[in-house]
Amino acid sequence: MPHTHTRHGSSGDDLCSTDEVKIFKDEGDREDDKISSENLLVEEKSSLIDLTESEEKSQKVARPDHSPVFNKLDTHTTSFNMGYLVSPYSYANGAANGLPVTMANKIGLPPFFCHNADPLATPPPAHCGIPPYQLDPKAIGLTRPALYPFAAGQYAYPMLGSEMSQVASWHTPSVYSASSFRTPYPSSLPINTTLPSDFPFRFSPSLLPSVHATSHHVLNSHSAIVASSSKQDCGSHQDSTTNNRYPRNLDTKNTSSNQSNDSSKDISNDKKKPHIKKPLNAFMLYMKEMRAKVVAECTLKESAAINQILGRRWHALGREEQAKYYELARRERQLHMQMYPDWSSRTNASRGKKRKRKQDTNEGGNNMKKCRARFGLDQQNQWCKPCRRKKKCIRYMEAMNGNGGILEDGSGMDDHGSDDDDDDEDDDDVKLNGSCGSVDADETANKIDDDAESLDHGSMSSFAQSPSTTTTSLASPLNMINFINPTTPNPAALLINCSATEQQQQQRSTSVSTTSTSVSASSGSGGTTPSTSSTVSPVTTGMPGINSSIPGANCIPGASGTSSSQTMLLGNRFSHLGMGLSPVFTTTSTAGTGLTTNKLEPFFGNNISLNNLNNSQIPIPVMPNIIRNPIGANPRDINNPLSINQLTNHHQPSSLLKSSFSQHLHQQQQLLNVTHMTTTSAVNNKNKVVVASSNRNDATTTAMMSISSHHAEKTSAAECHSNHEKNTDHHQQSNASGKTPSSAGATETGAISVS
DNA sequence: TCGCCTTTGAAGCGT
DNA sequence: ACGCTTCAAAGGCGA
Repeated sequence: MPHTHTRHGSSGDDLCSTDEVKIFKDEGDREDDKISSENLLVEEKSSLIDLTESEEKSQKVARPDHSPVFNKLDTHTTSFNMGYLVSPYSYANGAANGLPVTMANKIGLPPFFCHNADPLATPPPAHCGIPPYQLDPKAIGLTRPALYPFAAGQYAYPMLGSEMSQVASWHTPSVYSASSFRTPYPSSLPINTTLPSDFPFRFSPSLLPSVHATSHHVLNSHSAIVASSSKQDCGSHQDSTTNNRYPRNLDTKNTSSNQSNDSSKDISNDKKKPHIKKPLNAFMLYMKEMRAKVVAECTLKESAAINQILGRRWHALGREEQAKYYELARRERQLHMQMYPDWSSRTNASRGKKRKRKQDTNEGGNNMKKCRARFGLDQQNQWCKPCRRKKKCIRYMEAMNGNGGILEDGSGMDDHGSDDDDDDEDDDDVKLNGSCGSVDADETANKIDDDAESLDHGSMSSFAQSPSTTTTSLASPLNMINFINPTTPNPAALLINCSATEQQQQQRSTSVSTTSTSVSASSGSGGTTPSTSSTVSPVTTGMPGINSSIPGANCIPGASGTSSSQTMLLGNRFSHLGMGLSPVFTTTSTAGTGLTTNKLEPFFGNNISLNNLNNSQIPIPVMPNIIRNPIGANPRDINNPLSINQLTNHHQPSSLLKSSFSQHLHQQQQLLNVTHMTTTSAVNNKNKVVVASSNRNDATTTAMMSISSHHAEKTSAAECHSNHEKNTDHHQQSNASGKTPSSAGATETGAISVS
């Protein structure tokens, strides 16, 4: 969307813009029917947001601007009627006063902000912190109950053991729990509900109410300011000058301006001038918040891997949850803009010439800047993921060299598979004429494009991008989708429980998680082969017993015998499968009987409106002709005509797909004793990778499945903006064990992955 | 020591 | 208007 935000503009008008609009716009984009009830809900929310902002504006107008913060506090106090606008964080410690954990973290006051919060139990003496701004007593005094007070039990899965609960916690919207914000910030404070929860938590204490501010904080520059020379972690440095992300602009701007009299001085000042960092966007805020949790749960330390996980989780978040972060980000930008009216991202951009030069050199040397330029629109399958996303394509050459044509994400490897299907992602520019879907579908997909991309991107695409990616993908929450399938423990879950060694193995063995539907493959030792994922495996839902039948899951990887690169490739392709509507074949088996019934459940992914979820529950005895070609399916498949169109259109799977699927199917059949999956071609669209993990016992798997289902449904509900959103959890739980991945798929996975 | 990786989003610049 | 690029956080890893 166009950027409405003008940095130098005065404040208010653009404040409302981007985030909310974007969010809801996305919603609208995703859903074909904008008039759907879900949208109505969204619109309502949106209107609320607008209203909130309008209130803010009006208040600003009414009140002289003593300080942005002041206004913000005040306005937010009144404006935070919206649950998701307000940070609904319920602060576990329940301290009456305190800063939001995140804020505390930013503030970085060790003495006061102890993780234990004991010190904070009693607000520091007023003298400890003299906020530059007068705080509105109202803001301080008001207490706001958590808007999303998820009871502990809400995400507590009774059926789950502690272990599973932990897993479940993955999906627990951190936003709604105090812990979520607290985790990343060990030094978190008790969060003061009295403060506007939305208050920009990254800002320097000086901006905060006096409650916890200390004198040195007051003097501190904003946390955003860091030594230009080094990449300092604002949180890590307790130094008075670097504690806070955003130092007071007075410190930076004024000092710099005073110092700069001549050009030489300016130069030197530029170097000395504290580096004002960009305000964090919603995702960054989310990452900061959730990183620690992910690290703790997954025992992963590598940020790249964690970020992948977080990216998927981000997509898995409900819109409302995301909206919260968007709101926070918006406020940060707002505050940042107020603090540094003259600041521009360009300022920082000028600093980072190195990287650009480097890229330039690469690009210049290889002239590989864009895949589009290189391959043209006709060969989108050759494009790397970033290019598909219409972003930079830096590593293309490397990937190509390494893989011999395999794109970095591997998703692009249509060579192996499909022709066209794969990517339509970019269909913005070109509509694929392939078998993939109708033009209409493409158009529809295009509408959804951004959203879908992001979803896919977060959810699936990353799998094959790089080894590391693959590795992380295992751990990614996205894989949680796999839980839907009792047989496939979520890699993430595996990682959670796995020892480091196990994790490494897991990482090595890339499991492809396709969409929610199920993909999976993972062998503890062997890498999972894409082929495995490629094959369609019936989704087994709610059948814990299936697990036992699939001990051989491990064999899957080996069976295909595909190269690692291929594996990656396939994995990506499959990752896409989940996107968009796709029939989900649910295999219901009676424990011990070995009988299985295949049920086609349309997976709605983002396009829930297209289908009635209730209908999806209806078992379909015969394998539908509806086929999606999984191969080359990009995670962003939502855009992919395959995702939606294929559901409605019958496609002839490519021979390659057929073969791969047949092979995979065959394997799956053997493993699962599923007799009904005979028509490979029919299945092409939806692959479900059944992940079998030797690591988990059936009970665990079952539990995981329940969780995933639960989460998925919840997510889907969120995306659908269904009014039932709140109820889904319960419903899900009841259903989770049951069977219908469809809803689950529709959700998080769905959106992200789906089944 | 520095840059990369990896994610999403925001913003600026260029076409 | 669109596309491309950079930067924001984070910490391990490699050069």
